[in-house]
Amino acid sequence: MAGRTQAERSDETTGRLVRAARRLFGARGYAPTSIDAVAAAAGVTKGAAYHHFGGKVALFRAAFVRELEEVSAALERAAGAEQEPMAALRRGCRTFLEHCLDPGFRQIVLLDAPSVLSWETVRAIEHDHLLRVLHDGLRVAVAGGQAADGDLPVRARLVFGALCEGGMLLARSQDPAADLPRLAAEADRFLEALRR
Amino acid sequence: MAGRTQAERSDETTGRLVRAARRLFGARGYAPTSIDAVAAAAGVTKGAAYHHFGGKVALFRAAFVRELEEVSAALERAAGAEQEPMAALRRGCRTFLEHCLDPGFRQIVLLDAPSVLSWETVRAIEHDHLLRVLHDGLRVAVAGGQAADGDLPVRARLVFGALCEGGMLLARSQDPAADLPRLAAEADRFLEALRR
DNA sequence: CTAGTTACGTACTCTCAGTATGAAACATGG
DNA sequence: CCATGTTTCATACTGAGAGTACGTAACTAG
Repeated sequence: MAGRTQAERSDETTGRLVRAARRLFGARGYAPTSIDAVAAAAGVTKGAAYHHFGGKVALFRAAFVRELEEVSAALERAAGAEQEPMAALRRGCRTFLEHCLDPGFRQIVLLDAPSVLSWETVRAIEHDHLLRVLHDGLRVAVAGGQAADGDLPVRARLVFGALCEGGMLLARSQDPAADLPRLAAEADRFLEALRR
Repeated sequence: MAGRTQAERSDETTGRLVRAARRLFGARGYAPTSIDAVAAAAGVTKGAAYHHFGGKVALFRAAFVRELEEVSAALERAAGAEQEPMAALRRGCRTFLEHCLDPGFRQIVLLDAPSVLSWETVRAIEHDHLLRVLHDGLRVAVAGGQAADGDLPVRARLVFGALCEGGMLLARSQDPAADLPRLAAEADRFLEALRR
């Protein structure tokens, strides 16, 4: 393990810590997961965690950001596969609902984040990732004349709120594969409301 | 303080505890509020709290239920003042958004509850109060032929999710009185989507 | 009036977040 | 290559707070 640069050491350790944080915070939730447990799962001690992160909240925040980066990438990929703006929106919504089947994502992003981080913080981070994708999709639809004009940031936020609840419902279903289309149908109904 | 029955003593103490819990949990949030602080604010000690409630979570749950009872009553009152089913729905949504201006409600119900209690628990309690009102409103609208048929429990949940996000947005606004109509307009647009 | 139950208060334990403090591993000027 | 920072961690400690054990006072039942 000798001969590595400081940046390499840091990246290695922070990477391991964030990965472990996502696993443990995602599996057991924020409160019952000790920072020692995360450090141990990462193969280091608490000292390393407190050196690289300000505290437990900062470590959680890093895991949260990582979750959002992943889902945003998946959304952009899915929406990019459609040409029609409204079809892209529907596809993106469906992809988000599917992503909610991941228990870690639900626990970190949908359940714990608003409580652990302030709502302002969550909103800001979500805006930079998830909401930006949704907002862009809406803007394209409006520009193309396929959706009615209005307060797009607010509209994106409302759609997002509905999708989060839908994701939790889907995850709770005993047969998600069967319920996804039904849920997507109700969600599409709301998207249809935006047609001019 | 002598000569009271046991039931009176219990009711007095639990009432004071739940009121104090709503105040402190609502103002500072769940995690940074110690159970000793709640007990002190209620004029008792930790022993009383642990005697009447299973623990900190159970005390929070009682405060959460109380919040939901209040908002549900407000919703039923508001919706009951309208004859038209769709108008009652719009009125109820607007009332809910206004209720979100209460910081304690936001902190307890919208931010902390999903993290502190399990989602199953939150959903069950919300179903017995808030969601029941919304669901009934939707059912009346469908029965009257004013709204399209569909999966009403799911639809109610989606609307509820959108309203929660809207409530947080409204609270964050520096001029809620001015933003409420704009927000309600976007919310109404989604309700319009349900028209057959 | 006495035995039993309920409603607390007090004093403890134990976990865990956060804080030194020091020792390695690197970096940098000579 | 050496000496002196600087960064990266590990280890030992502190404090706060959730939960528990136990004792005592207030009610209840016979």
